[in-house]
Amino acid sequence: MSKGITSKSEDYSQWYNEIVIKADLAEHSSVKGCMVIKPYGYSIWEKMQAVLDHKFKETGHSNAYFPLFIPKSYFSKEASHVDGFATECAVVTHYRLKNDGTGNIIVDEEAKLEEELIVRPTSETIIWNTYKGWIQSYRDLPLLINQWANVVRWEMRTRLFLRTTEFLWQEGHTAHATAEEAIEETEKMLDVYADFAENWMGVPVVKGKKTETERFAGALDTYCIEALMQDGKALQAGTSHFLGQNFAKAFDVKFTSKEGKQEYVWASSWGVSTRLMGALIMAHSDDSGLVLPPKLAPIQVVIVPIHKGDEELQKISAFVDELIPSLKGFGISVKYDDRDSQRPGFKFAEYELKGVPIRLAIGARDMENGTVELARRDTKEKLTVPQEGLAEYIFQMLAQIQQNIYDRALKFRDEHITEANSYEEFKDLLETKTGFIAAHWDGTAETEKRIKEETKATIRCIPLNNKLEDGVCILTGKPSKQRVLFAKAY
RNA sequence: CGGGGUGUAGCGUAGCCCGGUAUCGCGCCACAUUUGGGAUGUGGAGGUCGUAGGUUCGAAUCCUGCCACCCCGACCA
Repeated sequence: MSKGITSKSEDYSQWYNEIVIKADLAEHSSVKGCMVIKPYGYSIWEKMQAVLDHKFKETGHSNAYFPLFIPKSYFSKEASHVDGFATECAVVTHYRLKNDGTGNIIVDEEAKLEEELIVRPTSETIIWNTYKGWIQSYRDLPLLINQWANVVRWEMRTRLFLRTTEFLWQEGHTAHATAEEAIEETEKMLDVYADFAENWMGVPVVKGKKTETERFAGALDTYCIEALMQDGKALQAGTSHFLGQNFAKAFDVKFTSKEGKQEYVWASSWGVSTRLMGALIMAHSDDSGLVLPPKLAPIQVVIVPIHKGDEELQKISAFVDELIPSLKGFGISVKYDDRDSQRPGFKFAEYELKGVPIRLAIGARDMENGTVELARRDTKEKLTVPQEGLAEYIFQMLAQIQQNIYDRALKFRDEHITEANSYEEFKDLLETKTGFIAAHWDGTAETEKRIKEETKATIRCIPLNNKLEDGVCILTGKPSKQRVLFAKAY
């Protein structure tokens, strides 16, 4: 491993890539566009999953699992849905290989599938096809299902965690008797995502609705949480869709209401993916590497002994052996790195790169003084702290770090929401300041498209609970009732 | 998928223009000395030069196809 990483001010995307690789989160696989999530990176994803899964269950959802393959015909039943995904689908056409006689393995043309199978880019179709058999009466509703799965979208260009051909996610698919209930569900899950992003990942988000152009293929409304990265670009961190009766109609899912009438079911779907890993990395990290919020850090505290000779090490280890259980008593995950093969300075740099929130260094000097050296990853401060009451001190410090990371990101985000009142100002802000730009828009897809073509900025969302104010569209000068958030996005 | 760039040991590289089987650093292994911010010394291992062809007595080097990655576009969670 070479020393140091490219600074983010020098080359942001290289900085990002180097953190992913050098912090041992993931690497490129030999399959185009697909990555290997390495154990350290996967353990962060597992923590995310655990928290989200708990939240889903708390809000009444159950997990299930649906097939990876979707018959092509299902896929095309909802017209706008197929339009949205048709250009990025992996298609299975055969089910067998054979030896061509010269030692090469080739596709057996005789084993052609009668109907091609699509590798799911999302599961609305197979799930609604299944729901048809599950829902007959209003008593079967609401149906609140989540699935943890991999999906495939054949993207032109990929980036580690942010956009890979195959990615991991969860997708919730719910069925309701009324539109109101389905909308309530859609909004509730958006709140779950926002709560997770802010209180666990330490990433402030704007909750909003997508414009028609940016809406999910097949949805009546797409809600989203938008986060801001340190380079001033926005990242869509999660989406929650109100699907109306589109899929129920496409798959003929009806129920008998209390009044005995046949009605189509109302639907929502919502998802977050391993892209959250990208958001986590880009929101907090610095030129020394990853900075992890304590609540999602696989290792919250690392202890590095500093010693001359075995005798000193034994004394330190004896202290650490007592410290570890008391830390664990506070629910703190801790690693004691007493490897003799690396010197302390190396370990310091390594754990900084990996984003471990707190590092303790304990040497002979500390053992004499009854102290430890505590280093915070978020501020890089070093403090000398008494050994007495250390576990509780660390417990509180972790909470402080969690808060500080969030506050810092929030300050950055808030400083990067700027109002623009003319197209000139808008373009200037995009070039110089970046971030979210709050501007009036005439509500038309044409204007949105032209702004995108001319500036590369898109409407990230129309914030929920947006302040209403009279204004004029920055491009067309037509009247507008509220500002929307524009940004260049990932 | 279009334009540009890159591909040599686990990583980063020199050599390529002017063909003669490969340089250096980090890392790795052994031993010793070390250990409060990425240790030092000595010895050692590790390469079908991305891949498949072609030209040539001979290819990392010249030519062609393919693959992968990076940057910029279009597409997108």
